[in-house]
Amino acid sequence: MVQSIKKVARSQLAEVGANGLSLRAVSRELGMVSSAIYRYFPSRDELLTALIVDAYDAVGAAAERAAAKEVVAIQQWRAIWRAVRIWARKHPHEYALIYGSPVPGYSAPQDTITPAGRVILALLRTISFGWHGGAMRPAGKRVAQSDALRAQVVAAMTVTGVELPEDVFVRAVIALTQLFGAVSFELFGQYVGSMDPADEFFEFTVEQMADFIGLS
Amino acid sequence: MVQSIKKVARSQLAEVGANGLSLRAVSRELGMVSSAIYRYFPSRDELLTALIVDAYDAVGAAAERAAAKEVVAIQQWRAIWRAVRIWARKHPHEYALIYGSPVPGYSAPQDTITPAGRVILALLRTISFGWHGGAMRPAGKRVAQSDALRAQVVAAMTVTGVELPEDVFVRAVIALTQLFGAVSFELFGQYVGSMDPADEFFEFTVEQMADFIGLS
DNA sequence: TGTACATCAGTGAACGCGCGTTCACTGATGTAC
DNA sequence: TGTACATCAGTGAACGCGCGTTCACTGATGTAC
Repeated sequence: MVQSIKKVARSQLAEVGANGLSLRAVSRELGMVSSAIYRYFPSRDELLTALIVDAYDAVGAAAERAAAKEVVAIQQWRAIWRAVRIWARKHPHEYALIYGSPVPGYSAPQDTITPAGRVILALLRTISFGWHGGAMRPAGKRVAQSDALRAQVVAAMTVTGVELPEDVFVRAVIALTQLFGAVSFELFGQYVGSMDPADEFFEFTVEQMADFIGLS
Repeated sequence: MVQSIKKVARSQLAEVGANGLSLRAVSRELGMVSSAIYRYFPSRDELLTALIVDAYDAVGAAAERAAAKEVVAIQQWRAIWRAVRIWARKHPHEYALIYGSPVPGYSAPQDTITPAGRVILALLRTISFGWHGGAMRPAGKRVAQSDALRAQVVAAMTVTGVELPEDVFVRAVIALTQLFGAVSFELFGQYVGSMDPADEFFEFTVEQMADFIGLS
């Protein structure tokens, strides 16, 4: 039943967006009376949270599965980039829910943090695997990092358990930003009139960003 | 009066987001009766469109002004990146309106296309200026571009009136994606717990991406 | 200078709508003795 | 095997709310003669 509610809610999401998600509409779709939902979700926000956690888990799992199929770092890299894009194109509204503008009046609870990290961790692990496996060469311009940035990097490496040279780690975060930036631009219509459809552009980006972090 | 309405609407935006923007609330704030708004905007969507156009124009103008103050390509580059980020941080909800998830049920009319291009054009012009002024060296991995991608690039160059080698142009689009990806991630809270505050990370990105496209 | 008229910003009531959430309830199913 | 009771999924009415948009209107201001 919880599953059915979430399923209907997801299809609602596709039609009216996160803000338009309504418990009444969901229950109507299920042929129930609106108050019946409250037996399963204590409030609209709880339902939203469940959908967010599911979405993070889904894209995270997709990335992990894609990487697990490959044994070479550069292939894992490509697999993850593609898996994220494919998942996002298949579930654009769930993608928007987690990587789009925040839902006003809703603030994500702690439960979303771990699932949110899965896809990030997948890419970081692949880069770490590439680095320690000798698949990476020094790349990028040497730019002095401020103490503040280095502290953030060290803290982030501790949290994720990933060990990389500091500048490589920062470039990895830049790459992650590029991945989601490109997918968001594609899905949110910013490439319309230029790089749309974005398939070729995306593939080109995957290669260029691999080169950017020194992976080959 | 149109200005007052837009001003109040912008502050509404900050409180409840684009979906929550309500003509009744705006008119209430102005001490008018709700129907009075209709003398100035024929519908809620028209008001939204006006806000979107204004936002694109504002960030575009900020980028243009920033670039105009500099005479060297790399300085123009830095100025544009910083100007976009500063504008976005000062107007997070207007930024979300134009670069966040699309408002469901609203489709942007043609009038938004030209203003949307301003900031893009500013960065492309700076890169073009750098290229033709000899400030750029070959950079990035040579990756074969498919015919489809090359056709898109040629079309985009025609539309924008910018002339660059094809691979440089594609890297410019990647850089633009990075710029908005980084700002979105910062504003939408994706860096919380790692690169937040993002000042140092952003500055590092500006330099790395300049190197990425070969600008120095 | 004074009158008649047009313009137009804003009013107020009403339309039909959907929302989240609460609350006392029904009635079927399962469990214990 | 039969009865008494507890559990629990779902009901239906109601709360108070806000929304976009329409419509006939008032009353002040400006304009023309």
